[in-house]
Amino acid sequence: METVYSDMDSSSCDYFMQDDEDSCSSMHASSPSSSIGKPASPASDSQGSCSTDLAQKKRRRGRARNEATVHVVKKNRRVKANDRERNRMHSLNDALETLRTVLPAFPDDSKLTKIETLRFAHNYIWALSETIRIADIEQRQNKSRADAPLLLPNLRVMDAPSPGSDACSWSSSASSSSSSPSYCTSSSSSPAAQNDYGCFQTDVRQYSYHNFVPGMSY
DNA sequence: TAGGCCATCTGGTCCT
DNA sequence: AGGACCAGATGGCCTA
Repeated sequence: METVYSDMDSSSCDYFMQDDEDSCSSMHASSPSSSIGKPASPASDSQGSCSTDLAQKKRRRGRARNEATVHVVKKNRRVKANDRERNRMHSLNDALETLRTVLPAFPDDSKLTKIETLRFAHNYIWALSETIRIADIEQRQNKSRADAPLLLPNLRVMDAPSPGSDACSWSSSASSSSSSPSYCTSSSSSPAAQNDYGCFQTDVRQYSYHNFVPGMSY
């Protein structure tokens, strides 16, 4: 990062400026009317060639100055863009941090990584909506009894998956039609993801669906 | 020490 | 034109 900047600095307009200024200073230092300090071609000392030379050098100097200005402008734009990008990523991280605070966490857990947070949140939301959906189903089943208490959903999400089966498949007594979280399958090559972090029953940090359902105890 | 995670820089692309 | 967004590259830090 800083090395990049140092590279940029080394190739910055200073090079052009210095190169240009050297020739300029020599030009300015020497009297316009004399050829002192101009070792080249003492024979061709005519005013015409001298003015052509001057014009060429002025053009070169102007071009170098333009290049230097363009370079400075580009660099300033880059610096500003970097600053914006940094702020953007910071705000993204802030949002991620806010998301972490509303997810179930345990004291002995280290901070969730970004990808873990997203997958966990996805599955958490899915679990909560499943809870609502199943509770609603059960409530309708018991609607004949007006005074029936609201039953907790009869979820059995911690059923051990059979070997070779999808470790993230959920089993529920009433949720056969529901779809499992799409992020359950490990798509990342990271060990954490391969351990199905974010899937409630087999993740490396032992999160379980039970932790999401207050009052549920097994 | 390798691998994972992260912050940052950077150039490209799209949008306003 | 300038900002937002994105993905790739790079280097630092941490952990198994």
